[in-house]
Amino acid sequence: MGRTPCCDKKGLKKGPWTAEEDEILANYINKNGGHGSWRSLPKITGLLRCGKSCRLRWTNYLRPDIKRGPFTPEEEKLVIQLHAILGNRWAAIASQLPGRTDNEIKNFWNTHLKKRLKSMGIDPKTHEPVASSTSYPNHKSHASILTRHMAQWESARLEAEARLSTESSHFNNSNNNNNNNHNSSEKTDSSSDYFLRIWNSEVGDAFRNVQKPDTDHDTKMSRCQSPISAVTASSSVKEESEWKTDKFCAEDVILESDSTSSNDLEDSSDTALQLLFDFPMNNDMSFLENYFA
DNA sequence: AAGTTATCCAACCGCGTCTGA
DNA sequence: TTCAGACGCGGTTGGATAACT
Repeated sequence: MGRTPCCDKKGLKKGPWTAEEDEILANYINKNGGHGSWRSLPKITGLLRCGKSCRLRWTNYLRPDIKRGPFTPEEEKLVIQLHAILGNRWAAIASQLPGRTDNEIKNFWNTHLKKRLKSMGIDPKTHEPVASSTSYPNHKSHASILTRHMAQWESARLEAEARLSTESSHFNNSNNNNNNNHNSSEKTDSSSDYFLRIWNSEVGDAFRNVQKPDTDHDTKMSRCQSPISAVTASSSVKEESEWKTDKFCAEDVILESDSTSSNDLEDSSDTALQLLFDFPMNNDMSFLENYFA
């Protein structure tokens, strides 16, 4: 007994959507304040599409909050940085770029960014320099940088948690006295905890969870893990040898394609790695604020 | 102008995960 | 706990268009 098909394919339309179909779908969702059951939606609306097709059309095209137009340099940079951390988890990446769909990011990656990284001598799968994928003479210094960076993340997390805790108790205390405090507390909360939101998202997971090396991605992720809890517990940075990796596994790239020099891989990888590690730490995560608005 | 190749991206497909009975 | 239905995700395809010869 095989899996039941997602929809009865007989009599169902495939291919590009017409303006009329778009209108029917959008009107239905807007009127009902949501899509409800995707499977029953086509029957209710009379659309000759399967629910899956409707869902895709809505999420990738009709949704009102979709941002159109070319990716900004900031978005490009974020996509590359997140891809280095998350791999091909397009939905997770898309969740950090409001208005961009997973499909759009995936397409953008496959048609633009992948090529650009390749032309820079960087393997788009591993984010490592192609020429030095098996041995990396300077890996010790990279691991060191990575260690430092992980410690920075952890430190920032702890501070954010502490700050949130303080604010929370402060809010609870004052809330009884003054209910009008609500707005200001909300504001404080939203401005201070975006780091925690990153940390508690899949980005944070990717940094801290030890995963089984089942797949390329998992392998990469497990290589990326730092023993952050241990770092915190012992208040000291672990030796590089204790890391699961002997290679760095996340780096940024210089996005201006005309500024690249693919004949200097060592240099570019150093620069690339440094750029990622230059992710504004020091608790200044405001550069990400826009992405969590 | 016509034919060919490259590029882009919307849409499809199959599988994994989630959820509720 | 099991199972089936529904949903969501990531890989892939194919049509439209642009660029090139």
